[in-house]
Amino acid sequence: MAVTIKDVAKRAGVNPSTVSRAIRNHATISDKTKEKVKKAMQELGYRQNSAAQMLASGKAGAIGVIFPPVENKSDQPFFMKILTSINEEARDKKITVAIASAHSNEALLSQVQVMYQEKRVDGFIMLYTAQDDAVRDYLLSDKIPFVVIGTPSDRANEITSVDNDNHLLGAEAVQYLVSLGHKKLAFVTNTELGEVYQERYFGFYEKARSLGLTPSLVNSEKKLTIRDVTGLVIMDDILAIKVIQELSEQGISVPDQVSVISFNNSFFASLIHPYLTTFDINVVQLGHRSVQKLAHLLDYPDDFREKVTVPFELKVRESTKAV
Amino acid sequence: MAVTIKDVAKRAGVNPSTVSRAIRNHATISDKTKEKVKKAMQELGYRQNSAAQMLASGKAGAIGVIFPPVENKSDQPFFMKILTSINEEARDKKITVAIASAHSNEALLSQVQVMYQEKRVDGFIMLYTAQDDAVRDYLLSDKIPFVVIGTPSDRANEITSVDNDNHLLGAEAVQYLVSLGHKKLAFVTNTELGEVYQERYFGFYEKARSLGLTPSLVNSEKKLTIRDVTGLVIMDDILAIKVIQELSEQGISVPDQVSVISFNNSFFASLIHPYLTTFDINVVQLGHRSVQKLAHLLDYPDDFREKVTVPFELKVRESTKAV
DNA sequence: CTGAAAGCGCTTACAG
DNA sequence: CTGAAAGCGCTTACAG
Repeated sequence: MAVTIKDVAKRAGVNPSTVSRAIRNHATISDKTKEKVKKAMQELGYRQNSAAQMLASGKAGAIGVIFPPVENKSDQPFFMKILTSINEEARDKKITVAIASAHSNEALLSQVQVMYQEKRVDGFIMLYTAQDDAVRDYLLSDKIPFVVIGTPSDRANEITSVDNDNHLLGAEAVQYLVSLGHKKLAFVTNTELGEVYQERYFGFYEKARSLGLTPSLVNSEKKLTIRDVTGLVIMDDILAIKVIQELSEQGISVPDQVSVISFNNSFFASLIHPYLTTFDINVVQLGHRSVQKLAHLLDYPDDFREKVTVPFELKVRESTKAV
Repeated sequence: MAVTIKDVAKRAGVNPSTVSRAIRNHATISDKTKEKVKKAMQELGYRQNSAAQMLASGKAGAIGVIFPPVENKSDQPFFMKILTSINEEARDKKITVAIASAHSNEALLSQVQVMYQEKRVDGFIMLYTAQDDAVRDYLLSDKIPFVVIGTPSDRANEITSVDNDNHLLGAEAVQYLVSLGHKKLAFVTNTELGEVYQERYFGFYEKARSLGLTPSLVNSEKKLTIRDVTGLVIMDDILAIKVIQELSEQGISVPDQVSVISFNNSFFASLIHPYLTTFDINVVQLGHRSVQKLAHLLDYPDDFREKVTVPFELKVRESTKAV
C-alpha cells in the first residue's frame, strides 16, 4: 500500500486536513506545523494520489495539447519542439501534458471532447489555427479554457493566443536585405492561405513599398522565374531549401547571385549548404508562454482574452550576401 | 453539475453498481439491463469521471511516453510520427497518452517517477535505448510495466521491445545493391555506438561477405573518401542527404556514379533530388504494436517479456541505379 | 491556526 | 442477475 495523507498525519501528529493544507501551502497553517508535516512526508516518502486529488478538487492538474488534424505533422520540427517546451514549463508548474491528435477533424473533436468531459484535462493548447475550426468552436461554445499558438483567423477577440509578430517579421526581412544593398525583392510562398502567410507577406510588402521598392510575389507551385530579383524572402526553411535547389538547377547560385532569407530557423536551416539566413521564431518561448497563459486562465476563467507576442531573432548564415 | 452514475441509475431504474457493471460490460449483467442502462446514458449524455474511476479502480487508464533526454528530438521526424501512432492506437483502446520529456537524465527520471507515483499513468513506452539508463533501471527495479521501441542493449530478456529487424535491414540493403550489379560496397555512419548501428552494420557486413564481397566501413565524421566504391549503405536519410551533397562537391554524382541506399524513409527522403531509395521502417506499426504490448502487460504483469519484430519495406526512388 | 466530518463519483467484494 | 454498503485518498466548508 502506498503511503497516504493519513499516514503522514499520524506521523506528524496532526489531522489529515492539516496535512492537506500544509501541502497546498495554505496561509492559515503555521510554519511550525508545515515543517512537521514536510518532515513526516519526507520520512515516509509520501506522494499525492492524483486521482483522489482530482476527484476531491474537481481539477485534473493536466492540460491537453491539440495537434492539427493532418497527416504530416512529423515533417515540421516545430511540433516536436513546441511539445517539448510546453512539457518543460508544465512540469515546472506540476501540470501533466496529454496529447490530442487525429487525422480527421471529427476524430480530433471527439478526442478533445472525451478528454474534457471525462475530466482528464482542465484546458487545452491548440497548435494550429483554421477558419471555422470545429474544435475551436467547441472549446469556445463550452467555455473551456484554451490558448492557441498562432494567430486566430477569426473570433480573435474571444481567444488568448501566443505568436510572433509575423507582420514585423516580414518587414524585418525586407529591412535586412535592403541593408545588404538589395533593391529587387520577391516574396516566395507555396500557399496563399492562412494568417502566417498574410501577415508575413503584408509586412514584407508594406515595408518594401515604404522604402520606394516594387516588390513581387512568387508562388512556388508554378514554375519559378525570378528575372532580375536579387533578394528572396521565403515562407519557411523547407521551401527555401527547395527553391535554392531549383535555382541551382537553373544555374543561379545562392548567395552569389541571389540572397535568400527565410523563417523558423528549423533543423533544415543548417542541413545543407548554403546554410540559411533565417528568423528564429523562439519556439521555446512560444511554448512556455502558452502554458503560463493557460495556467492563468485556469485560475481566472473570466479574465480578458489577450494576444501575447514573442520576440524573434535573425540568424545570419550563408544564404545572404551584400551586393 | 455533470451527470453521474447515480443519475443514470435512477433513470434506468437500477442500482448504481449495476450501471457501473453495465458500462464495463460485465458478463453477469443481463442484456436487457445493459440496454436500459445504455439508453439512459445516452439520454442524459453521461460521461465517466476519470478521476473517480481511477481512484476506485486503482488504474489510471493512461500511459506515459518517454522521450530521450536529448536536445534535438525535433530534428528526427521519427519522434512525432511514433507519438502520433501511439496516440492513435491508445485512443482506440480508450487510453490517454501523457508525455515525459526532459533535457537531462535526472530530470527525466524524476518526471517519470512522479508520473508513476502519483498514479497518473499505469505504464510507459520508452522511445530510446541506452546502456545503463537510469530511467530503464528504475522501471525495471520497481517492476513498472513498460515496453521499449528499439532493441535494448542489455537486460533484453527482462524487457518487452518492439523494433525492426535491423540485422536483416542491413542485409537487404546489400541484396538490393548487388541485384543492381554493384560489387564494391561501403557502409557509411556517423556513429559507431548503439544497437541500431551494430545490427545494421553487421547485417550489411555478413551479407556482403557471404556473397564474396569485401565491404568497407566509412565514418562520415572524417573526410569522406570512397575510392572505387559504387554502392553506399547509409545509416539514415539525413546523413544520406549530407553525404550526397559532399560527394557532389567532390564532383561525384548520385546515382550516376554512386548508388545510395538509406534507412527510415523519413520526410528527408523526398525533400531534394535525388530522392532517396530507403527502407520504410513502418513507424505506424511500431507505435501500434507497442501500445498493444503495453496494454497486454498491464493486464498480465507476469507474462514473459518478448521482442516484437515489425516488417519493413524498400522504397525505391532516385538515389540508386543499375551499373 | 487546526480538527472532525462530509463528500467527490466511481468500483467491488459480499449477500442474496 | 442485481442491490446495498464500504472504501479509494484526497479537499473543503464548517466550527471552534
